[in-house]
Amino acid sequence: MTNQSTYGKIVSVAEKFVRTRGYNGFSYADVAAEVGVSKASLHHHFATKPDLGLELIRNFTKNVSDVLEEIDYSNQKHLTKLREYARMYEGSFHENKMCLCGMLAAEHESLSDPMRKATIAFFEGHEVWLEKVLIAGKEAGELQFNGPAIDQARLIVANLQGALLVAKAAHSLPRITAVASNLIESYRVKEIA
Amino acid sequence: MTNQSTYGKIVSVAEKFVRTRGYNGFSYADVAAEVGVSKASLHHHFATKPDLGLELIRNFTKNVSDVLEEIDYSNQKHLTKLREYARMYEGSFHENKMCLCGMLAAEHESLSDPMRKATIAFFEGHEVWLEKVLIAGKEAGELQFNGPAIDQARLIVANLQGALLVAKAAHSLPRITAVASNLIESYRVKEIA
DNA sequence: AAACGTTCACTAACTAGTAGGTAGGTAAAC
DNA sequence: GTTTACCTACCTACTAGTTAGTGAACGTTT
Repeated sequence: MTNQSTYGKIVSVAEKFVRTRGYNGFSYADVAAEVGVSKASLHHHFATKPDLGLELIRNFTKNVSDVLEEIDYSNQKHLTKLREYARMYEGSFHENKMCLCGMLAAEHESLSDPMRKATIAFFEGHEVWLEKVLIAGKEAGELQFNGPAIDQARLIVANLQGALLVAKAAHSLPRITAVASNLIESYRVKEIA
Repeated sequence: MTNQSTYGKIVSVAEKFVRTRGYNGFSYADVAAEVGVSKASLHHHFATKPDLGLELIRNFTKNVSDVLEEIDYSNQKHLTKLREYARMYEGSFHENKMCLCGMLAAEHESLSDPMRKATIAFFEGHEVWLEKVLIAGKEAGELQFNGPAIDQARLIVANLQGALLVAKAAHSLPRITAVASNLIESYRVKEIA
């Protein structure tokens, strides 16, 4: 991080602040101090706080999309893909950070309109990705579930966001791991006893 | 609300602010203006913001506990009890509010120590309540699930908190109803086909 | 019953500090 | 010679919290 551009440092420091303290929980002065530049320099790169916030969402969405794409092209079993999806949240827990967009969803009443829209789009992207995995997995006979795949996709997103929310606050590892594995394994095709 | 004491008005106005904007998203001035008293009057009732915050958690926890107790004594089927639990979150969605403690969990890094502890205790209370319902329901042959009941209890809490988080931000009714019903119905004992 | 002291609920006017944002400038790079 | 990346110094509005006080309600003492 030290050999990043100032722009990049601002983004990663601000992202950390949002994911730990929330959008209303940090100031330009906080970011400036940690990056080691003046407050005015932040305004040079991001005219206003909502401008910075929007860039954080775009950057985060891009980074996560790249991971989803990697999972897509890994040619693993579909259940493994779901497990890897859940692992992202477990990783977030171990860094003691919320999902950026999970945090912003909670605060969405205080966000600018572009930030709100970008936050919703983040979730929709995940749901569409999961829906595809679920459908492909069912067709391949690797996954089982009842009802529309989109409902299951939403259930997975809701479950992992909620598990991260509660587990992080309670500093409770089992709250994220047990929830994640219970959820994902429920899609595994059971052998007839 | 108009014929409440000032104390009561402060609590209900502040609760609304936390549940919509977050703990860091409102000020004493905001509350004072909406209640129609001076800022100093708020400090008379609650010396500091963390004092007010702690009272909000206690009040909220008490109100929700009362609902859980009512459900307990209603002598309904255990699946119905789970449905009623989920209905609380759907109610919250319709008021366009987060769960108070769900919001505070996201912001828990900015909270006082007593607030943090009270927030965690809120979730533990729910998990214990759900665990009892799940165990009793399984013994009565009304509910089915694999593994420890506490894991399922945590899964339910995580799922509903997450569903509320995402659904509220996206103003999306199906995100909460579909998730809630899919989750709860999965505990129903299935007839052998 | 009148006077007293205390408590309660509240106020206007203040403090010190912080919020996001701006004005105007420097110095190096393209 | 304009653009980029930064700076110091500053602004206004707002933050939580304090001070010193008012007036009504209360029980107690005389």
